[in-house]
Amino acid sequence: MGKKFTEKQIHILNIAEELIAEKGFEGTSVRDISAKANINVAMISYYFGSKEKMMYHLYHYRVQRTREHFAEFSEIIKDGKPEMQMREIIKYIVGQLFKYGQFHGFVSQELRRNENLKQELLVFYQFCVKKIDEVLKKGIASGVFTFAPKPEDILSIILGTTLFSIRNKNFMENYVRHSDDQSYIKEAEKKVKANMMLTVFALLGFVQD
Amino acid sequence: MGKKFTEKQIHILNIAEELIAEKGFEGTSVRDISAKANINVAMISYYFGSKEKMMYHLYHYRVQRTREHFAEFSEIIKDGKPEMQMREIIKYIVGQLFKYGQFHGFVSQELRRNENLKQELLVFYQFCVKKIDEVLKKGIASGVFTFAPKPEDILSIILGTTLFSIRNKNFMENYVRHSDDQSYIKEAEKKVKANMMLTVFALLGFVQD
Amino acid sequence: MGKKFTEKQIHILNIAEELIAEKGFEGTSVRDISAKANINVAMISYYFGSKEKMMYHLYHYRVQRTREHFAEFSEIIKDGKPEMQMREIIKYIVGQLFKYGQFHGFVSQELRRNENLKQELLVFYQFCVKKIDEVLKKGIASGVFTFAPKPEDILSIILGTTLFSIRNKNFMENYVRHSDDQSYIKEAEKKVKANMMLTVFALLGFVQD
Amino acid sequence: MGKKFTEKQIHILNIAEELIAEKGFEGTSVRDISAKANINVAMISYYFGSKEKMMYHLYHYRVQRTREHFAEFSEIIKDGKPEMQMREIIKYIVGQLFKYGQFHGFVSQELRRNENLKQELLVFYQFCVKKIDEVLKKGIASGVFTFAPKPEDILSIILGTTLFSIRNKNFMENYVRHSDDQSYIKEAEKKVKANMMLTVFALLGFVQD
DNA sequence: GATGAATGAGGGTTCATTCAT
DNA sequence: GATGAATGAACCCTCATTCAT
Repeated sequence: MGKKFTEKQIHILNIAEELIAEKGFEGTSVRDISAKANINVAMISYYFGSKEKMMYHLYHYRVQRTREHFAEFSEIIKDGKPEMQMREIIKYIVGQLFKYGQFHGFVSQELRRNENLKQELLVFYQFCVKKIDEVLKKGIASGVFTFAPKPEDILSIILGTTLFSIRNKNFMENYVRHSDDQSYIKEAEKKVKANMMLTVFALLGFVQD
Repeated sequence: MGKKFTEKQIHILNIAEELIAEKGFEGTSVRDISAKANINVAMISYYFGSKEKMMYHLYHYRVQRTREHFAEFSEIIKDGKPEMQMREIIKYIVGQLFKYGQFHGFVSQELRRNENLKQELLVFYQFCVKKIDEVLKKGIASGVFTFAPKPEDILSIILGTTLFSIRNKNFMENYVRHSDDQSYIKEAEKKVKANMMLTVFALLGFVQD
Repeated sequence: MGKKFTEKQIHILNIAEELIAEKGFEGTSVRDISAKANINVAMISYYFGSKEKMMYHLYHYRVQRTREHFAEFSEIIKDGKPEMQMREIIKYIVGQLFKYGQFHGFVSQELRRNENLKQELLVFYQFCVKKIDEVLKKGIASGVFTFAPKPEDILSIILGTTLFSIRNKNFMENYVRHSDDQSYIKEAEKKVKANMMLTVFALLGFVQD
Repeated sequence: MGKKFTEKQIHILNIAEELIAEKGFEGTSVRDISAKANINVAMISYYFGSKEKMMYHLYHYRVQRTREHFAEFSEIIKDGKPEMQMREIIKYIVGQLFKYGQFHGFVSQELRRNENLKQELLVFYQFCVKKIDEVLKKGIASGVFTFAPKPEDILSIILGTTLFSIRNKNFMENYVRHSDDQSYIKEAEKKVKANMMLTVFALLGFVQD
């Protein structure tokens, strides 16, 4: 269970996340944040100690929640057939990334600053690898998967491709039918999910019964 | 044909790239750059007009050269067999990304600030898509490829996965046998290339003759 | 008779004095004081109106008590022989300064800020001068003192030398045999008292009967 | 020979000294200094690195020069008769303190912050003690001095009394005939010198030939 | 009577840039 | 053409104080 924040603190974190995603950590001043959040400049220091520490809390908060969430999720699907499990995992990861896209869009930039976050993220990624590996092995054993690629390679593909699509909107939007930002996000997510399904299952040599 | 720079200007750009890759644009001061480049603080403004404009020149310079280079490259491979062409394209793209990894590592962050770069990069990506599409169609026609995934999806996978691997060194290094940074880079590049080969060809339903 | 303070207020004043003696007025924040005194930050403003006013109360409190104390003291010694009276006055003043050394150590710094304190201190000093003068005249009259230096000069010597000794511990400690801070203070006080006895009596041309 | 400063830097140091003497180090903001010195706020950091370092330079500059000056002075008087030497030393020390009174008036307050200065000042004081001791011994040997007080006690008296007089102007001015600040300083210095002459020579048991 | 959340002012410092030389 | 001194704006943070409870 993570640190508890007041509603106001969460409000600030959300605004901060938005702005940092847009302009980077150094490019975002505490004045920007306080102005947009309609609070006093001093509040960031008051609540979090410093701008830097606020950043840490922001990361920690997101990563912690993501980890917990994924743990619950993998519990839920643990009794399904391997192909269903794999399908769910792909949908889940891509979905989460799109949901918190603006966060994951800049998080890797900030890794260099924050050793703690690096570690937390690593632990999370390795948990994902483990889950993928379990499903993989089960599928191989039962014969529905005929190839056995490295689980970390599968995860790299899913994470990398999805993050790339989120970060390079102006490339992706040429291939996605959409009318506005809202619908773009939805359709882009669909496209990436379809791509990942196809790719991963091709890679696994999946054989329909 | 790009802007012509003096040797000193290129020297500054190289130092700047290095520092920005390490600490971000805002995190890198003109004093840092001038100190490391052994030039006067005023030189950046003097040569490029401003720090911001220097950034633009830096991006422009890199992207321009990459585009030219890829154009040459695709000319060279244009008469090969589709599977060979695809193999070369994958090797080429992954290789280039690893070569200029520090640049590509932060370029997406700077896209939000720089409309011009965005456009240039888009043109380049679309050129890649076109090339992939040509090879794809040729392979389908000749029967060596049995599936026809979207070319932009293939590109997304290659670019996304490679960039992810470069950016998340502390994740990747758990799966790569290496003794030092030098050897890590080499082995990581090998691993990503192998992964991409397997993946793309699986996706294409490649059938060995 | 001075202002009446509650126990809590006196507690705060004591803590404040301690901290201010150590780090100066501006160097001591109300947060420092409230933290060390285990009270709420708002209490200083609440009890005293402001930090500045608290300071005033602190000075007032000390000076007032010192004045009252000295008045009592001079009443007690008023019937002795002049040489005994002078000896007692010297011992008393030096003793008091050492006792409240941390206060007197910084009070002159704060004089510039506080007209009231300046006035109160002046009145006190002049009272001392008067007492010294009385003793002086009596001694001259009775022939035990053969010189008649200015009483204010005698006071300047006693106060100045003692305060200098308190403030320049790292100079004085080279000439004082001591094992720790506690013993240093004791020995330093002894040394200053001896010095002042010798000096003042030499100045007075004291003739033993 | 001390650090060399430009004219502008010395100008800043002088203004800073004035303000700090008046309002203390923490009570004086770099904006106060820059406003009064008619320079940009950034110049203090630019020239000295920080406000703190400026303070150090200020102290260092003054103490260094005082030490050098006193060394020269003591060379000059080294061949005189003891009573003349002692007289000159007293006049010199009191004179210097009055000359740089505003500096010496707050320096002891800042000792707690600045270990270096503490050390430099100590060395200077000990040099003074040594010189006084030499004169003392010579006088005793030649019989013009009949008592042998501790040299450090003599120095304490001279420094302490003089500093007290400078710091407690509103006390001293009651005993000094003066029309304005200028004349007050002059007369106060005279009074202190006379007092110290009398006192020290009384203490030494000086016997006119 | 007493508190903790919140405020606005001002703190020192660093920034990219300019200007006289 | 190139420099280093100097600038004003903006940075994050801490301050004493206030206000609703």
